[in-house]
Amino acid sequence: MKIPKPTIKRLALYYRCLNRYREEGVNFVSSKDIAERLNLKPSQVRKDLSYFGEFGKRGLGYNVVKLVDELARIIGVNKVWNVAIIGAGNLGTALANYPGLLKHKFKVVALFDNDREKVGKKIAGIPVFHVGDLIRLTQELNIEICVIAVPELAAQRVAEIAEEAGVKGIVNFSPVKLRTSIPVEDVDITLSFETLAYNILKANPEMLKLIEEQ
Amino acid sequence: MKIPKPTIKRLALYYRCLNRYREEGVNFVSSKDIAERLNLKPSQVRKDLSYFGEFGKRGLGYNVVKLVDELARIIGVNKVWNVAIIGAGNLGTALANYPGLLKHKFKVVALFDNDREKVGKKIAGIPVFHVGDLIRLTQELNIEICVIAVPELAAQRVAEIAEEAGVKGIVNFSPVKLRTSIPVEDVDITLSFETLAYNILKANPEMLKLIEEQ
DNA sequence: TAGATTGTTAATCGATTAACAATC
DNA sequence: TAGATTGTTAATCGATTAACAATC
Repeated sequence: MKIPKPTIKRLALYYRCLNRYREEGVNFVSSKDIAERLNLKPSQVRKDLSYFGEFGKRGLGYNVVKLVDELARIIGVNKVWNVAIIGAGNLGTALANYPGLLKHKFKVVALFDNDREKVGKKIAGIPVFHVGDLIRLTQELNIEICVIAVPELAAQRVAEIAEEAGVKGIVNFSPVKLRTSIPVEDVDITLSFETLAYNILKANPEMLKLIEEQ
Repeated sequence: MKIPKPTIKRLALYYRCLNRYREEGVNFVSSKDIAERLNLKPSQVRKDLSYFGEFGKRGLGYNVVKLVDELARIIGVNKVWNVAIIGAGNLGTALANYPGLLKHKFKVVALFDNDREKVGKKIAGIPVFHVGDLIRLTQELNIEICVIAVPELAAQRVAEIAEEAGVKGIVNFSPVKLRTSIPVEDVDITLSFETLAYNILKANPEMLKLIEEQ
């Protein structure tokens, strides 16, 4: 069956939302409850879940613990993923320090850089290796996901090395459209600022005049 | 006229793509050229642009310099935006150090934190203030955009202060759905990792078995 | 003029939502 | 049983794309 791409993103939102219900000690939730918290329609919640099975009980709703488990299995976060960050600059360092990743089962096991100064040091307790060792260490450390946090110009090259090394997927922070045959998820921070700028101008048409004068 | 949301994201992509053409010294490009670079359909490029005007010449294509200017104006990046980062932790620090922001006309003019240890110091040359001064400094420094880089629990509260201070829009790095009346752009890094995990499992069904054994 | 490419229409495709029978 | 809520169908809505007349 064809699953809409937006459904996948929402699945991860449901997972978080249900986890919170679990923490609150709630046993059953309805699609209406979930929808309210996430600002969606109940029918969308039910439809999204229905792509993967029948998890609810009519008249009752969904068993929170059971649905959390099912969602973890569907998304693939019922296992720990080994992650390597390529590029130990500001962004790479911030990600290595970010506790949210491990909390969500993404374990940063290595950093890579081409700066010999950084190689051999540790960042947030994680060793920094030379990019030249990526292929060897991917096997040794069982690296499954690579984060690309290198400058634009190096991004495609690094992606190719990662793919050759046998990495299963890439989270790409560079503004480049990567050409690979493995799954890539793009995080484009500047794009978000630009979209916001557009939306601000749309919401504040009077600003346009001021800009012309600037 | 109703403009599709995906069109806005693509507008920022066109802007970058056209800038590159300009750097390469290209004078005219066709919708086919742009589409090829961005992996889109030419008719989509033309349709997207047509929401905002008639920028091309039949038989010739688009004048690169002219279209770059038009796109900058439409997106709103023909002016410098003053940005404040709230939360001077790892993420806030990484963003303050990120040169891509200024390059795209987003100027970080202040950091805010509630840790008195950090207040008064500078990060990447940018002063750190106490969150309590946000309202006052928003006026003084003409802060237009706030970046929310604080822990989940503080996010909604900070958003409300920012809105009260008169900020025009928010880039939200917390995993919380903010309730505001000003535009918000969400950047959810963990969500990207989870989406990638799902796509990796879909591309590698044999991994599912291994996980069950884990 | 002939070839190329636009801007726009209409068709298609994909995602969301309302409605409701099934059933707890 | 009566009330609640699911899972699913069909209708609606929104976005993409092919096609083509207009025109450089």
